[in-house]
Amino acid sequence: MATRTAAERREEERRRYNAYVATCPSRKLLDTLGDKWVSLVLTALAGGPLRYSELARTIAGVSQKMLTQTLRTMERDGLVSRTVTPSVPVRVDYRLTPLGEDLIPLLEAIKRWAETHMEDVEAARAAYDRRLRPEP
Amino acid sequence: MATRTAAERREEERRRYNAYVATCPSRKLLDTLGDKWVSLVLTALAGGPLRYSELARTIAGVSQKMLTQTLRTMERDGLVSRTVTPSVPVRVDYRLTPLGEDLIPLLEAIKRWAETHMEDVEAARAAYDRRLRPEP
DNA sequence: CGGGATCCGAGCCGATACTG
DNA sequence: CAGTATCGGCTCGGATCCCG
Repeated sequence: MATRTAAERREEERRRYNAYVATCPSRKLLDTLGDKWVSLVLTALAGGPLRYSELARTIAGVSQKMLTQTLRTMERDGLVSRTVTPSVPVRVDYRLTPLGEDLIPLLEAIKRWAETHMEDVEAARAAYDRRLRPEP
Repeated sequence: MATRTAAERREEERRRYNAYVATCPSRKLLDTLGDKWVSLVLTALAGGPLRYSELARTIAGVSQKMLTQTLRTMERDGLVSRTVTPSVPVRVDYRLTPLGEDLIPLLEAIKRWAETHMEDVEAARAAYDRRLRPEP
């Protein structure tokens, strides 16, 4: 075991590449956007600020844990701002920052592509599956 | 326990909402794009067709399992086409379909946003973290 | 009302070994 | 060369309980 094995070198290589990819801006953006709830929160807040409970009702499928977690990350990323009003029951409002608003057009570009092309994808899937199971 | 509990109703609600969201074209697109390897394969193939091993070398960080799995899904979605040449060692080429090529401009729009704004995100993160740990 | 803390099951992913 | 099959670690996310 004088030098490293092939497996060790490959793993090292992979780690370096992954570290490199992690610095790629596009990948970072896709990581946040790919998160299931981020885009939903973004569109929900596009119409104006909302309270925590309003968000929870708008995005009915989310658990409080994931909603809170998503909002924290988005706040950390500078996409939303959080305002606490210390009334008798606490009131917390979330709104898009300018940076977050900047993301909306991009999200709409994605939406446009999806609406024009996703049925082609569906058709391709159906055709692919049919080829695998010709007739049950 | 005559009627359903509140928990049961909430879960039902959540399931319905999730099913609804699952039909949203944008979310489907974001699901595929958000996949770590899809965008990398897309950009790798944007320059022209590549063999399996060439892809594996280009995207050095991917395991064969994930590469194969990604390529299968993308083939199923009609984004790439797979051509087998039955030579002595088998040769398999992957290339973008027209649908897959259509995705490239969108990917570049994402890249542009990322390159112009992601450092703002980084700065926001740094500021956020600094606020939590003022000075060690 | 708006969370934090904890537990736990399901699925993802890498490593490894085998095949046509 | 281009995969398939299998196993095991590890993270994600939901459920639950508790707090200011």
